[in-house]
Amino acid sequence: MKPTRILIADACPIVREGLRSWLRERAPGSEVCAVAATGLEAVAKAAELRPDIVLIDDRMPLLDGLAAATQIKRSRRGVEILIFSAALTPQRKGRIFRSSVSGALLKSEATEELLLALEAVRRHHRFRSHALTTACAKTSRTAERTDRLTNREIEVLRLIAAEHTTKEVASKLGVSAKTIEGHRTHLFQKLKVRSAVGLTRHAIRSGLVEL
Amino acid sequence: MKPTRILIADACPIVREGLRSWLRERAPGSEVCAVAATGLEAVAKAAELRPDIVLIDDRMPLLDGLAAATQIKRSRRGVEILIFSAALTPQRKGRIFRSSVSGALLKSEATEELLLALEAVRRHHRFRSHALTTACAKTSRTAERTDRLTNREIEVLRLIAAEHTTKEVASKLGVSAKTIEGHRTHLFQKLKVRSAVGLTRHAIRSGLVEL
DNA sequence: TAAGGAAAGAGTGAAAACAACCTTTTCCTC
DNA sequence: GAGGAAAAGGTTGTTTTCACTCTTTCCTTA
Repeated sequence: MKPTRILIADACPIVREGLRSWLRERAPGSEVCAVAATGLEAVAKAAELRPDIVLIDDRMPLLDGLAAATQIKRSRRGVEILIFSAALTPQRKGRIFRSSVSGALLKSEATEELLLALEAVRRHHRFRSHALTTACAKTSRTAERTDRLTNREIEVLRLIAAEHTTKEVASKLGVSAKTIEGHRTHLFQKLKVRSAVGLTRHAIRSGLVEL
Repeated sequence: MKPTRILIADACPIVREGLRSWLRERAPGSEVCAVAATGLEAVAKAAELRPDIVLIDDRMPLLDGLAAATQIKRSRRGVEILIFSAALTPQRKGRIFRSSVSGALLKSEATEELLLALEAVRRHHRFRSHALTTACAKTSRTAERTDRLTNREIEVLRLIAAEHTTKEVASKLGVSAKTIEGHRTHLFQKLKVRSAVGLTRHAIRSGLVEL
């Protein structure tokens, strides 16, 4: 049987070379035909070498993984693309899930999952790792809860999570501190948390504030 | 000659196993005696297995790389620690540079640099990669605070950031609430924040708590 | 158009969080 | 064995948080 030819795209040489050695050990039927350090490089090498599978990190310089994957797919439909990433925002997850890439998983998952994903996409299946789907469900629940909030509550939540005191929030929004306290109490109930710490965690999780 | 025993600590199984395979190929004099997925696990395994070198990612759950390294060094001075990370803030770089860890480099550097760094620390040299020093040079002028947190402070910080009240933290740790208040005040000063919200943001950012 | 309900704003009081001091003990380093 | 850092605890007083209640406005919808 002809070996499965894989193109590895990751910004870190340590990951690229580590993965190459690891695949040689654990996936004897495969062969790493090339590696790429940027999204542009991945697109170029995919066009040139026509690998069976492109294993690509979403976080890359010049062109991110999903954009590179889309370009690669466009130039040749047969290629299977497996995106793996260290961390993904809910928005990012959604875009990848709705895209035409063959597989998606997290770097934090066990290496067995990677082997499984590679085998799945090699056979032209569609693979979305369990960790990623549950992480998505969790964040969409968060989003669900967040969009039950009023605009005013979201404003207040963002300011509280940005480490502003009640007084500061009140003066920023031009109302009395007591009003902000009312909003805050309401937020506690809606989001089922007990303190500003819980609000902060929720705001960060739902992407309302930057870390 | 006895092989150099290495402990690998990284949050991603793909990096851990890739590195293990890669070292087997490229560093025949070495032997990966264990891997760890969290900072706490790294501390425990380092104490148990007494490796020659600990290769540790700075970004890790439960305890970040530098904090874990410090604990490991404290329990046994002979061990050599090599920190590698995908990205570092200037503050973080400064803290690592001023710490007692043996070596530091970026994941984005060539794998030859990693081999070189491993060989350097194996011979008890101090290694700071060129990429890291040049990136650090422009910012290290401004003497940022070297305030390292104590183990107890880290425990308290984690519990506060997990939405526990002062009373709860006190009873969990078996001390009086007043003591926790003292730790908390101290944390405010060291981390330059004003409230539990700031502590939470800091704890999440440094991977001390899960979101 | 009248009733109902959600949202915003605001007051009171108890319970915390917080600041700014201080003391004691232990453990580690020099 | 002196000195220093970490941990634990205490005192006093101020500020903030938070639950509870209340009014007004605005937007449905029957």
